Amino acid sequence: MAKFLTSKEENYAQWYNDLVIKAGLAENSAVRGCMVIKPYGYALWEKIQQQLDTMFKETGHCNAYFPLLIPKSFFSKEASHVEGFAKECAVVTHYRLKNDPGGEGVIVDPEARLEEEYIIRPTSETIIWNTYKNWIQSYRDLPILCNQWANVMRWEMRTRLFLRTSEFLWQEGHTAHATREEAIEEANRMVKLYAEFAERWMAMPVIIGHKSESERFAGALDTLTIEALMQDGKALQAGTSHFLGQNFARAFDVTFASKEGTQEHVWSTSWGVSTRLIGALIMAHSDDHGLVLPPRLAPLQVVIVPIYKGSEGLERIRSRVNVITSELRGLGISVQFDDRDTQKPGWKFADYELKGVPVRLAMGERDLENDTIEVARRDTLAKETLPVGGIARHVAGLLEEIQQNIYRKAACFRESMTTRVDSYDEFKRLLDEKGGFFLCHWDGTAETEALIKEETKATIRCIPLDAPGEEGGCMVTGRPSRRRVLFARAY
RNA sequence: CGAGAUGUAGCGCAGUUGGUAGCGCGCCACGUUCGGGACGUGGAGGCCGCUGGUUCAAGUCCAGUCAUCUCGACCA
Repeated sequence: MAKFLTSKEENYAQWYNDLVIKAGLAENSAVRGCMVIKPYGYALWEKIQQQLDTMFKETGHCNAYFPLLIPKSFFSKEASHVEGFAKECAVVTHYRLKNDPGGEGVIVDPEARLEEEYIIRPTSETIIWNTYKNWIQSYRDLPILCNQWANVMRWEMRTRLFLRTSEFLWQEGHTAHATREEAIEEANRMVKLYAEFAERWMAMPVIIGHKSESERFAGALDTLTIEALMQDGKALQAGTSHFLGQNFARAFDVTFASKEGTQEHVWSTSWGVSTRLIGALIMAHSDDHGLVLPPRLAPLQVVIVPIYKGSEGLERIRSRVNVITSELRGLGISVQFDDRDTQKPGWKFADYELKGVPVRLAMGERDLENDTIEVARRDTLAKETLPVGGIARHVAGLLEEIQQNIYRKAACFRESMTTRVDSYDEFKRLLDEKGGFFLCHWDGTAETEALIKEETKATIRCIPLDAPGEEGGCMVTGRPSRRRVLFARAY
């Protein structure tokens, strides 16, 4: 028996890492903290991109592209922004290499030093606002609703495949509005769009809420987040949407003439999700057999494995399978007939489970005789043998059922791992013994928040949007609190 | 960036006191197999992370360096 994954209990992080690599999603690269996204992992990213892009366009957004390199001086224009990023940026200082005169290989030409260094974008607010300045003169130019699909780089101290890599792929939306209300509405609209994507497409329940002041994005007046719970009981921030107020407009002097003829600074938002979503998907659903992908995002939804002896045997199966594949494709389902004779059926079964393909069909001699086919679902690993007639429609229904089922499973898990706690001692105890989300009263001060983080490593994940009003006392200080906030240890 | 660990074949690992580079899986060929990661026989595959030092001799000892993992610190 081959060893695929180490046990979850032993080391969840190692299990996750092995799974990412063995399922063919990504691997470590030679570049510090960076990863190579392999074809299967990239196909998954493309599915995510496709759906998000559709949703962005449905809400009136369009795509644009801005430069990778940002002049250093742009970062000094927004004080709190540089505070948040200065420490972790890669900097371009030279523009030329030359042959090493004293030896072999190449060296950086010391004479080719740039007068002003460029920063490899850690995020694009600064260069985009420098550009928007030229696009905006009048209220008639607003709103601007742009999104960029790009890579960014942050020199993170500690990295993990998909969850926190030095370079990662993401989308960043940057919008400009005439009024405060409109910008706030946009920030809310986008965080809700992310939540809808997470729940309906990734089958991953999330909690929408505001970040506390200390967890806010550098330069934002308000940060909205979607928080998901992973199977090891740790939280993962899966997407954010920021209301930036007029901060960047002031920093880059972006004003417009209002209807009334006055000059006003524009109001802005930014929002983004990254390849971290792939990490979220893996940690939310996978089991010890490998990935479990939600059918709506699976690069391959159905695989058909033939079980045969000899090439005539394969051809008999192929002619039967061809009908099924075209029926499935007619229903918009992606399907592949794995007729490789280089791998055995058992090997293929295990491999497609590792890759998380939602439905597997198997057909052999026995099925040809009985006019049946074996249907196996990845989420429950259940198998049944069904008549070939009407199989395409059955599979279509099954894919939908799997989508619902893995959402339900994740939602039940989160439900069971969400605890309301009123005593700090119990909070500390359950954090170690159980983990997960905790709904607690908090006095709203940064000091208490910092103390809790210091003592327990747990942070306020968010102040949930839909938190019902509830009078109570802060679990640490006993001071009054009007609602419970969400705590957890996080990635 | 601090503490600890690791780096040897594609993957997982062993390598004793410094003395010819090993094992399992995978890979290739042939045969038997094929309804849950088959078996037999034969074969290929190594800058022992990299650089320098000690030594007659270094995978092994020493120094540096790079990368990975764990725990911190850091982190929209």
